[in-house]
Amino acid sequence: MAEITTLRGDAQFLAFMEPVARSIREEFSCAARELSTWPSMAASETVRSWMRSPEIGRHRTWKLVSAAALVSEDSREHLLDLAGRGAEVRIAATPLPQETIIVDRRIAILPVPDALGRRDYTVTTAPAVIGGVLALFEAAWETSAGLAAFLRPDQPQIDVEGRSILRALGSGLSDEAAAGQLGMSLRTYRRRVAGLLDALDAGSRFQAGLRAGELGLTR
Amino acid sequence: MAEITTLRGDAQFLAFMEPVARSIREEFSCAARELSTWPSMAASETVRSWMRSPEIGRHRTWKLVSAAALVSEDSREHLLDLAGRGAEVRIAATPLPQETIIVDRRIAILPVPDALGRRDYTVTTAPAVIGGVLALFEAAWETSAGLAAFLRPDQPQIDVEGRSILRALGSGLSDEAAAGQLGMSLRTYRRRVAGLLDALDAGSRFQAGLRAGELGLTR
DNA sequence: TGCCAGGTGGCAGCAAGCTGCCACCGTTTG
DNA sequence: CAAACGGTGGCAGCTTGCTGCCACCTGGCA
Repeated sequence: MAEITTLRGDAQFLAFMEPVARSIREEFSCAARELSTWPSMAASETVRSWMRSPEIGRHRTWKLVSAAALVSEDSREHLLDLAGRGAEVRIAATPLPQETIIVDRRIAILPVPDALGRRDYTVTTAPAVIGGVLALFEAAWETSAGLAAFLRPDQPQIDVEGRSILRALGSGLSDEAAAGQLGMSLRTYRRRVAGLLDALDAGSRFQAGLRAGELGLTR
Repeated sequence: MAEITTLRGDAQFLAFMEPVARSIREEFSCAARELSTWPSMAASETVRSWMRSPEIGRHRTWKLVSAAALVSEDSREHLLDLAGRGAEVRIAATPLPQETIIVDRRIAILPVPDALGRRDYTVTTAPAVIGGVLALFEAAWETSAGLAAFLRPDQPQIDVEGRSILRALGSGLSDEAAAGQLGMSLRTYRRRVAGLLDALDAGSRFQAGLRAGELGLTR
């Protein structure tokens, strides 16, 4: 195979990927914004079925997704299912605008950002590209939180609004200024803060700041 | 240019890079284990001279290096020099085994991992590859610390007593309880806290908690 | 001895944060 | 339709935190 080729549309991708998915020997690394950005449900189902195959246990699977992927119940279940069957799942602190798939440190598959309507995929086997992508993948991986830390029931469940409030707190604004900036009343803002302190099991705002920082909730 | 090409050895790389370095318009992103892993001093000097050129101010420069790069005095100076002239420098938490250079989101240059003795370079302009590498670069970037946080000499301005106060704050005690426990009056305790907020450049106790956590001052 | 500098603690007044109470509003439920 | 419910915002009263002011103590110095 040439060092770099382009697959046009999902059909070609699925046709290409099918034997590749079955030939994974060592490791499968995947970074994605959400779990399924597949345009068609059929493609989505096909990919998920590979993921569900028992063979997944034979190799190591590294799945790095943005926190956005945890919003949908469906996605959470799928991730937990993957994790339950041995895959390593971590949640990146940043949005990860583009997907990245690396198989056995041999093949990298990268969807072309948009193309609006149909998606193309760039496939490369150039060792330098694989190495560079992997180095950055690992750097992002190392600084990401485990799935468990996000979903453990005794772990603070903090939604998007909670995070924006934590960010407001972290910016050093007064309550009044923060409430105004977030478009809510002072009373509601403080209700939220009280709820967050409670969720973080913090007895003071200082302690809450400490905890929030540890949990990476202010980014 | 083809979407992917390989440059053999440093000479080819330098010849290729020279016009590219001068044509940077918007942004120059670079991830590296150390500052100069150039095999020859000559190559190292050439690259540094580009970096030193006044033109660097015309575009944004993002430099992400491992902590290992801070070991040598020489490297520290070079990084500080870069930062002083407008480049953004951050320190990654992980080793970043392979270098990555991206110019204007158009061209990615990736050294081939080893080849022992002479280095080859893979150059690609495939948008998907650039996008994927950039997405991961940005994820690693966002979770990395600024150069200042690593090198600022005025950081350990906080003495042993300051730390014990930060620990008291972090334990969630009220001011009154903390002051009692530390054997000082409420007034003095609050004076100390105010001083710490000032030293941490924090506008609120929450923000101070965040900062103190980042700097590991509460352990 | 007197003076000064620097740190401490009390006090007071103000600002900021916390929370119970209640009224209001849109949605859901019977 | 009415009742119940959950979320919001205003208000009030309280607690906590913040800081200027001043008195006090200690150590250094002339």
